Amino acid sequence: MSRADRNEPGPGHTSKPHAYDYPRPAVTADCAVFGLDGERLHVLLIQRDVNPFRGSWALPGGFVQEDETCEEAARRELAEEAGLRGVYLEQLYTFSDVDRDPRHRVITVAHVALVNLLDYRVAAATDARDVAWFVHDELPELAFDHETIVDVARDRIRGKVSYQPIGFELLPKKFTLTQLQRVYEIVLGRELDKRNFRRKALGTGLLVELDEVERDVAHRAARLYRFDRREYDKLRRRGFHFEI
Amino acid sequence: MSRADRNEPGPGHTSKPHAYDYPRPAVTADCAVFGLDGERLHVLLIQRDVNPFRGSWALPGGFVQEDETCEEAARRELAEEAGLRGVYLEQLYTFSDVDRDPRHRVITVAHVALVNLLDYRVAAATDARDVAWFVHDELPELAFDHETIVDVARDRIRGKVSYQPIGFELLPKKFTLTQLQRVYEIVLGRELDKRNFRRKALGTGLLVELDEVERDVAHRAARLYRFDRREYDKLRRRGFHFEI
DNA sequence: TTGACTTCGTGTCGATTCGACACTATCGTT
DNA sequence: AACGATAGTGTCGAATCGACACGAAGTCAA
Repeated sequence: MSRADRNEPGPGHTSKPHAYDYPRPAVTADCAVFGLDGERLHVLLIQRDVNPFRGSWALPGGFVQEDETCEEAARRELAEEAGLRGVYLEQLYTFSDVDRDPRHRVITVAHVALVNLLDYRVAAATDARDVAWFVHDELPELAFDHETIVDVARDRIRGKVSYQPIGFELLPKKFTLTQLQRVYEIVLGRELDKRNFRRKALGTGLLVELDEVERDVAHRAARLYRFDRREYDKLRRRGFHFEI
Repeated sequence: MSRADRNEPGPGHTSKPHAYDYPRPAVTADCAVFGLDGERLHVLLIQRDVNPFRGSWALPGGFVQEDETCEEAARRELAEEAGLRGVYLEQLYTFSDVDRDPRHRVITVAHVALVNLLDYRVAAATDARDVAWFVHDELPELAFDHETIVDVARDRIRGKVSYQPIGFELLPKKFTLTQLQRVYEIVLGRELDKRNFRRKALGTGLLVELDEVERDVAHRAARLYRFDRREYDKLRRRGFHFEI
C-alpha cells in the first residue's frame, strides 16, 4: 500500500465539502490520580453512568475538545469530575489498542496525577457521589484497559521517584522527614533506614527547615520542612541530578 | 461553555449519518529516528511532497489507521517511507497543541527509533530520493512542531541511556568496547574515561566476549562483543538496575 | 626488515558514598 | 513521676568512584 492510498488530505483539500480520506478516531484524556493518606496509596475512580461499562469504575477522563491540548483536557476533566485543581500532572502514555473500546475506535492519552489525600479527600467526595478513592492494591474491576493504565502509571511513579522530586507532591506543603520517608517507602514498596534517608534527603539541599513543629501528636513533635521548588528549578536548569 | 456546545467534527460531514457528540481529530504517528555512523548522531528526515509545508523537511510519519495501534502505524510509516524495519522503537510523547497543524486539528503520537547507520544508510537512500539523514545538530527548518519533537526525543535518549541498555541499538550486533564507549560519549555529550568505562561496561555482565576481532583496521584489531539481550531480560524481570 | 604510527588493553590509589546499626532526647498522657 | 511513643543523632567497614600512564599488538611505508 503506497502513501497516497491511505494518507494525506492531499492538494485537493480546499473546499468545504469535506472528503476525509484519513481516519479520525475519538481521542480521550484519562488520569490515573494517586493520593496518599500517610499510610497507603489510593487511586481516584469514577463510576460510569453511561455505556459502555455503565456502572463500572473507571479512571476520570473524557474527550479532548477542539480547543484544548490533551493536558488541558485532563485537567478540565479532573476539575469537572472530581473537583481537583492545580495538582501535579504529567503525560504518561498513549494507549491505542484497536479494540480497547468495544464500540468504536478511541485512543486515550493517559496522564498521571499526584495529590495529597488529606487536602483533597473532602473536595472529591462532596462533588459527586460516584467518585471514590480506592486503596491502590484493592481496586475493583475497571472499565476498558484502565487496569493496564494504572499499572503503567504505578511503574512510572516508582521509577521516577528516586531521581525526580515528585514524592513531595503526595505530601502537604509542610511535612516531617518521617512523613517524607513514608512516601518513599510506600512508593518503592520497601523499608528505608531512617538515618541514611535523612542524610540523603537533607544532603540534596532541597529541604527548607521551618521554625515550626507538627501539632497535636501524643509524643515529641517533629520538625516541619518544605520542599524548595525554586532551588530545584535553578539546579535542574544546570543539569542537576536529584537522587534519593 | 458546556461540553455539548463544543463538539462536532465540523461542517459538511454527511456520509453515514452519525450523530457524533465528540470531536474527532486526526491522529498521526511520527518518528524521530536517530542513527549513528560511529562519529555523529543523525536524524532521518523526509521532504514533504504535499501541503502544508510542502518542500519542507519533516519527521517520517502519517495517519494512524483504524486497524492499527500508534506503534504499528509508526513502524508501517518507517517501512513505507524509509525502508526501515525491525528497529528499536518506543513511544515518546503525544503532542497536541491546538495549532500545531495550520489547517486542522492533528494530534501526533511521537516515537523515537534508534538504528545503526552502517546497516541502514543504503536502504534508506535508495527507497526514495526525498529521504535523508541529517547530522543531529545541523538540521534544516522542520515542518510543524517537529523541531520540538526532535529536542524532546534527544532529551529522552540522553536521559535513558545511562540506566537502560539502549546504546546497543545504535551499534551493529558485534561491536568493540571503544565503539560502545563512543556511543555513550556522543549521546551524553562528554568524554568518558576508557578504563573506567570498560570496568563498568564489563561489570554489568551483559556483554558477551566473542572469539572474533574487528577486520580491516590499520592498527591492532579490537575484540568484538555482543549485547546479551536474553540475560538482560532475565535480570530486568527481577527488578534489576542497569547503570553505566 | 625495520621503524613509525595507531589503537588496544590493563591496575592502583585515594576520595567518596554506601548500607548497617542503637541509643538518648523530648513531649504528651496517665 | 513513670510510661509510651516518636524524634533526632554518628560511626565504621565495604563498595564504588574518578583520576591517571604505559607496554602490547598490529599495519604501513620506506
